[in-house]
Amino acid sequence: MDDPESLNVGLLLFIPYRAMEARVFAGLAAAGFDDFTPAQARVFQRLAPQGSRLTELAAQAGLTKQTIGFLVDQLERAGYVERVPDPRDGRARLVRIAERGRRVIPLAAGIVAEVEAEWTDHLGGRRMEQLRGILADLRTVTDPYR
Amino acid sequence: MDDPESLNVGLLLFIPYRAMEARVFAGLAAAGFDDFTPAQARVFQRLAPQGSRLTELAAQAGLTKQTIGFLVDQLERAGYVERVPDPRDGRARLVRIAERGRRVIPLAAGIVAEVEAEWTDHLGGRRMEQLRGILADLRTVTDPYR
DNA sequence: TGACGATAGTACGACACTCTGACTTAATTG
DNA sequence: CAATTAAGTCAGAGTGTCGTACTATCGTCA
Repeated sequence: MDDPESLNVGLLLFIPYRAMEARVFAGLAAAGFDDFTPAQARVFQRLAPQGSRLTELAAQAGLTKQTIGFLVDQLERAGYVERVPDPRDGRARLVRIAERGRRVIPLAAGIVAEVEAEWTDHLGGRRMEQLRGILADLRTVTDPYR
Repeated sequence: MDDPESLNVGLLLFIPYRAMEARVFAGLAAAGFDDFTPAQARVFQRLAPQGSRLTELAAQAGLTKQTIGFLVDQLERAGYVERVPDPRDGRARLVRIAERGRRVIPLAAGIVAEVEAEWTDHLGGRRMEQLRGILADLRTVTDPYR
């Protein structure tokens, strides 16, 4: 577990993921969005434009409804999302991106683009594209939801 | 954030990482090692064969000394690791893999190999090797420690 | 050689995250 | 319409993570 080449692919995936996440959060915090946690972001990121149901988010994220509810509560309190009734089901509510949340998106996207550009610099454009393609493909067998 | 192709690389990395982790933990739990958590594993995985210092582990994992201490406490209580004095520094102690921990390693490695084999089946051997190579390369710019 | 700043680790308290189990309300189905 | 299923909430517990503050030891240099 110590020889760099022997690291399993799982850990190798985790290292850059973590680096990306840390960069994004540092950037958001620097821009005043300092009440945004990684766990919240993982939910926020999966929000459909027309809004998503709690149960749906839970399934996608691989977490329980309660956990998602807890995270959405925080996002709502901070003004990043809002809950509106689902017109198609009286039991359900749709979680939608709210005004403050909309302002985060371009900022986060900018930081992501910046990090991706650094990675492209290091790897070269061809290998960066290969990485993206392979990961998208891998998703079809590792992401239980689409 | 909804079109599959538009997912940022960070999230694309996270999805298979999470899938791998879930598989390993399910496998370990099924074999009776049900008191092994992901957080513990991330520490355990980085343990050098001759033992590692807490501070060193903290830096590598990007966590604080206290957090690592807390996780090592649990690993120690469960018999996976042991702490021995560092002969070269009276302040330090080395965290080493203990007997029970040694039994986990081949089991976990087997599950990892199984998952990797499935991924190779899906991606093809050539692209799996590309993935591994690219990730190892990416590590040099995203892992602050080696 | 001994005082002082740096380093390894621990203790404590706070908060974030996640789960299980039990519940309420609304939809669906026979 | 009764029974079952599905969406979401409430309450409680355990884990993971951090910041601050502390002790013990090390290394250095005057």
